[in-house]
Amino acid sequence: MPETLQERVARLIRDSLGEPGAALPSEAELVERYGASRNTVRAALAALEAEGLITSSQGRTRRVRQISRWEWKMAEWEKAHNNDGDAWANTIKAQGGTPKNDLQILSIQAPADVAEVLQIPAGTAIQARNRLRWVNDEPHQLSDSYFPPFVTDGNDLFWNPSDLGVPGGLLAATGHKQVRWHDTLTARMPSAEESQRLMMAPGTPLLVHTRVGYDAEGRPVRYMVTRMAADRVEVSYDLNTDD
Amino acid sequence: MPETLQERVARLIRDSLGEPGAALPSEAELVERYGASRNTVRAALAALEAEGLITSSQGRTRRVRQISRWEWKMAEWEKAHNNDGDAWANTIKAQGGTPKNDLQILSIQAPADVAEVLQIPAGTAIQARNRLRWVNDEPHQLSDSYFPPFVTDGNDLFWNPSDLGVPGGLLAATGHKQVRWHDTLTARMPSAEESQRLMMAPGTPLLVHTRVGYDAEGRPVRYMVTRMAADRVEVSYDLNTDD
DNA sequence: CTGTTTGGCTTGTTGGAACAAGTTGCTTGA
DNA sequence: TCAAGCAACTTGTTCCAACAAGCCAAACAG
Repeated sequence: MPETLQERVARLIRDSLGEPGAALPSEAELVERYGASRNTVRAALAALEAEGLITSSQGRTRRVRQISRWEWKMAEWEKAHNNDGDAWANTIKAQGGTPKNDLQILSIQAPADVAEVLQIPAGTAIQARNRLRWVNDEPHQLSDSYFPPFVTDGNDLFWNPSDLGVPGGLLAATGHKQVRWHDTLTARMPSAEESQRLMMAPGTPLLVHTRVGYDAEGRPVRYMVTRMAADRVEVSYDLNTDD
Repeated sequence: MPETLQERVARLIRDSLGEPGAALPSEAELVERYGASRNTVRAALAALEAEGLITSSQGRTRRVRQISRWEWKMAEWEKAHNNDGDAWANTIKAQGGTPKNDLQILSIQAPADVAEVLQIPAGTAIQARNRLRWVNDEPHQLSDSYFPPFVTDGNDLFWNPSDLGVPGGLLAATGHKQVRWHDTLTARMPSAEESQRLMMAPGTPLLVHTRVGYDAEGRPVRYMVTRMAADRVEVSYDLNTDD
């Protein structure tokens, strides 16, 4: 299985990449240097872009991509409910960033996957809290929370659009304190819509975090799905044998 | 900012995708259907492949991609050291899979990133245990562990290539029991080498998990880096307020 | 009936050409 | 001096053409 020309060119360019931020030679120069057609050179460059190694945009020379991530501490996140506001915002501030928050409260019919997690019939009217979080005016993550009816019914607090921080605080305040969580983490490529909403560069995967919170009776009281641009965030957990 | 032809074709094809496993029309048919050139149609199909939505290989018709993931329970993983063997293998078996394990024990000079985590000078001779894990004869993850010298020196157990399960058991057996862990999770696109070793389909990100284990004195005793094909695995954590 | 061959399908690779459109810096005119 | 505008660069889009190579099933030979 011999190496194709575009693979060869991609490998040679990859090995010649400089420091993050450095400019690449122009397509014309690469065509001359490697004796391949522009199509072939562009296929090689597209491969490097899909690997997340370089950036490109019309009219500007390609550059070696630079990434730096913000840490999101997942184990601690909801442990302290009653302190000031949003623990995520505090984490970002502690790292020197400027957090921002867009919150939208909706009433929706539960989709099949949400209904299954919350153990309710599909189509039940539930509350969704859709959050878009920013860091330094850069969109960072889409975080959607869903609550079963028995939690939100008759609780005006839940329909108050004022930002009370993470849902954990809300749940504790309304008598449905979470005592157990189940988190999952996966990654996939973003859809066109996700890519646009999060202003993601090509070759950037989406890191998907889900959290199901349970109350003392073992009932699911919240389902949260968070989609993040993987080049801008690092999720972390601190574990102990005896905590 | 008008939609380009290849974006339009990509959108139309995306919206017409059927069930997972279903065949797509051939390139020639798409050329005729959308009135675009073969290059344009191929650009649209390449975009869908990069999104992880379809599969393709030479000579075979393209199909809607199908994915199913194995769960990896991270919080429980090392809690029970002294039971039978590898907790990862047990997790996979419990889900109906057939696990397999390739272990390679090396002595290496600590790279800068590893040295920093283990709090030793870069270049120090340390032990690396490189593991390749399989599920149903499909490569699943590359898991590399690094140990500082004070843990491995004079412990023949560590140089015995017999598979003693997760390193947690080894550490406990040699008097360096871990009591605290710090985990991080990120995602990125795989390098060509990683893509080949894990036999990853195009458009599949890499899920990268790191774990640093600390002993009772607070010293790092292990650094583990695990790279997984994100379409074949889901990492999970179970958390409690009072455990 | 069985095993091989082959032809026609599929996608993959590489070349070429022309024009569109964004960026940048230099030149020129007010 | 300063701003507008132009020229020369960059990458983006779209076509066409030819051949390579993998896959599969039907036809064929033994």
